[in-house]
Amino acid sequence: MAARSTTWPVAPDETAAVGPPRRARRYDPDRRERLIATALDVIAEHGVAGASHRVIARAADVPLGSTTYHFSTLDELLAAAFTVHAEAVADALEERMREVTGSDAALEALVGHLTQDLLADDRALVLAVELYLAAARRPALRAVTEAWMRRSRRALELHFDAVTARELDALVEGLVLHQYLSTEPMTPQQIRHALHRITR
Amino acid sequence: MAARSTTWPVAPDETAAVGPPRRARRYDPDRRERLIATALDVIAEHGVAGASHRVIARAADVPLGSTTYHFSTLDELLAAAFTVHAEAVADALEERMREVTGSDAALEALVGHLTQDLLADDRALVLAVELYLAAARRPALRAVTEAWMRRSRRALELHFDAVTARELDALVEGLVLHQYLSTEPMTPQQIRHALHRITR
Amino acid sequence: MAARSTTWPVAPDETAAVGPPRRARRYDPDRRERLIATALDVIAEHGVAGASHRVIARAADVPLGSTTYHFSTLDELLAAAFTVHAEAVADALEERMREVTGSDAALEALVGHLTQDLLADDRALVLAVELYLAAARRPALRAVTEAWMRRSRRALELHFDAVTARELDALVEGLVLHQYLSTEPMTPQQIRHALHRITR
Amino acid sequence: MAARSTTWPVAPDETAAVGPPRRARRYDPDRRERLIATALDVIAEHGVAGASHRVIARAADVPLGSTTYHFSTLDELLAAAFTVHAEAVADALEERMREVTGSDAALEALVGHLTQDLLADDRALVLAVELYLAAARRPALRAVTEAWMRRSRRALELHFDAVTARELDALVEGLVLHQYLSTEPMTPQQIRHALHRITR
DNA sequence: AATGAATGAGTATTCATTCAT
DNA sequence: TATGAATGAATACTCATTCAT
Repeated sequence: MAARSTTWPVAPDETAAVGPPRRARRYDPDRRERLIATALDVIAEHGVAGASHRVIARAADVPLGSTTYHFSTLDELLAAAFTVHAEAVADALEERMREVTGSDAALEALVGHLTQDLLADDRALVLAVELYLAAARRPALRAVTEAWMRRSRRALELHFDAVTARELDALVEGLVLHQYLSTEPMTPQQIRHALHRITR
Repeated sequence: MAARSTTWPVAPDETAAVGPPRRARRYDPDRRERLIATALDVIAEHGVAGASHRVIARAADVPLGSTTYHFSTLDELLAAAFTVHAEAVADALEERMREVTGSDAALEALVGHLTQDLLADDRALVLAVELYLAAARRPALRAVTEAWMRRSRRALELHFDAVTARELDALVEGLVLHQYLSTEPMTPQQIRHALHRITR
Repeated sequence: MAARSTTWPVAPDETAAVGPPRRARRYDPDRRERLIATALDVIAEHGVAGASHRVIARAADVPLGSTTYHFSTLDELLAAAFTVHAEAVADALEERMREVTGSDAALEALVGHLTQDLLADDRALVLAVELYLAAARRPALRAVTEAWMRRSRRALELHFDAVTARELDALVEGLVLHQYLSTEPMTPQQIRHALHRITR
Repeated sequence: MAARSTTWPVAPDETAAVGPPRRARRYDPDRRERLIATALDVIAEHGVAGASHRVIARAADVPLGSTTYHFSTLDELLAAAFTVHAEAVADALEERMREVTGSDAALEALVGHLTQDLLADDRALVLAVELYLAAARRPALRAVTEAWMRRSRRALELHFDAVTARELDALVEGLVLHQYLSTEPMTPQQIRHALHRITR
């Protein structure tokens, strides 16, 4: 889903490193993109609370000043990163919903989304929860969660009425959080069962 | 539910303040409790991220050293505070469940818990979500959320089978989070409707 | 006196803005002059301490690199700006002194200079004081204040002996500073009275 | 006048320094006062613009955190420092004025104040001008300059009428600034001459 | 000729925690 | 038993200047 690799593009004719620590770098297009990807990595590993300029810069192997050059504010960087993530997840749900017909198939697609897109690896799960919670205090992130919620709702409304769509959305959020906090996570069957009950 | 007032007990024979700013304090039993209550106030207002020794000490009108005297670690203070809060909420649910008979009444009692205990004021809502988040990264708080979840589940199982209880629990968490993030919160009717679907 | 407007010359055939934020600029003769004028605006508003490349570039709606392209050093830009300002003020005094005959008229002209050129608006007053300060630590600016003082002295010597000219000059500086710091500024009458005493 | 010495009190039984850089310190009463004195030293040498937490801490041989412990804000530290200085100077003037009788003697006392207290060494001169100018942008310092001006005025009014006192005050400020900026400073005789003219 | 990107040093301030008194 | 002081690491952010394109 979201990019994770953080390999470093080497300038064409760069010779072997010499002398103290790091050295003349300079040519690095897509550094902005790499910073965003790295920020997501850092958030996944240390949480939003641990995602500081310094930590991200170190993880991206980039000088500290570079982070504030590309994103004038830490919130701006976080918002950019979460936007990338949220859009990838929303894309995935939209595609799943567009691919199926009938509410039974739609429900199964939603189960797939939950178990494979949202809860599959720790990364997506953690990022979702971190976003939920960071949005609480940072206006810049509210826009991201709202857009995500809106897209999710629209996608579900391709197959369900508005009331059901909203309830499904809330339950999905609850299941994500539950999974995150619980010591004994729910199985796909249990998830399917719960979603099924909402839709009748 | 959770204590909110943070008024200051004045020593019986305290004379008018003289000389430099603050002065001899001393007569202050339950300072520990006041610190816990104040910590919850601070978390509710500024989030866990904004709850530092200094901020709490200032809010409690207590010297900085006092916070580390009573709680050797910030995590310890936070855990104490969240425990107080979670137990108050769990108490409330348990009592509601014990007061009723029949699953219809139980469901209505759960609606009451959600709308009056959890979503009533911003404070309880914010504290719940902050706890969810903080628990993610701080082992000391995991125990608190787990105990809370366990007690909730048990209380629901007085009236519902285990599977339903768990689903209700997840939905409740989802609804709390949804309420927190959403621009257009759900009405009690909508909440009742969603819970109803889970139980049939 | 000193230029204040900082409107932006539009290239003849510039089409509506499209795509990402700012775009192709190019047709911009006298960008150097615009930078100087903008620097004075910025100093007047934020002080020398707040006059950085970035702030000036933003205020002039010019790319950051442009400031260092036209002025290889910040001090160079500041010196250019203050020179423009100081020369405008010195010109004004010189003209006033050349226009009159007799020391009574000269004194009245000096009152006019103080109240209308130096203390009239905040801008001139602030720029004078900022220059005084900045000159203290930046050799590049000492030359500017010295030239200004020399010209002032010469202008006054058209009507007063050297000793009196110097004392008037010191008093003028004192009055400017006083006006700047004081909560209850002196009226033109008070200023006239003080100057009068120096000249007999 | 203002303290300048910045020697370091050694804890009674401190043994010779061992190992890497600095080490366990701890007992240091009047560190607050030392910081104020050091701040004045730093301002005198590098100007307000060069007086940062770091520079002051280094000059006082104190850890960085110590400066912000004692003064929660840099402005607070600067205000404390300038207050010490301004009060010392105001004390000096007051004393000179109280010691004399008759306006002739008073004027001579004012000449003494200017030449010996204010313009004697670079330090007092520089501090006065830095204060004048820093006060412009920092509200916290305005109070200091205003109090100083008020005290000066009152002291002069022991011997001169209010109008004359104000004019003398402005001229004194002008002479200080003039001395500061000028390449060829005025002699005591010239200063006496100028002041004399104001008082008749 | 002009500029977007880069970077290393520096800014004020907050912090959890330790410890001497 | 309490607490004011101390401290080293960390925070977000700004900056002058350089340089590749």
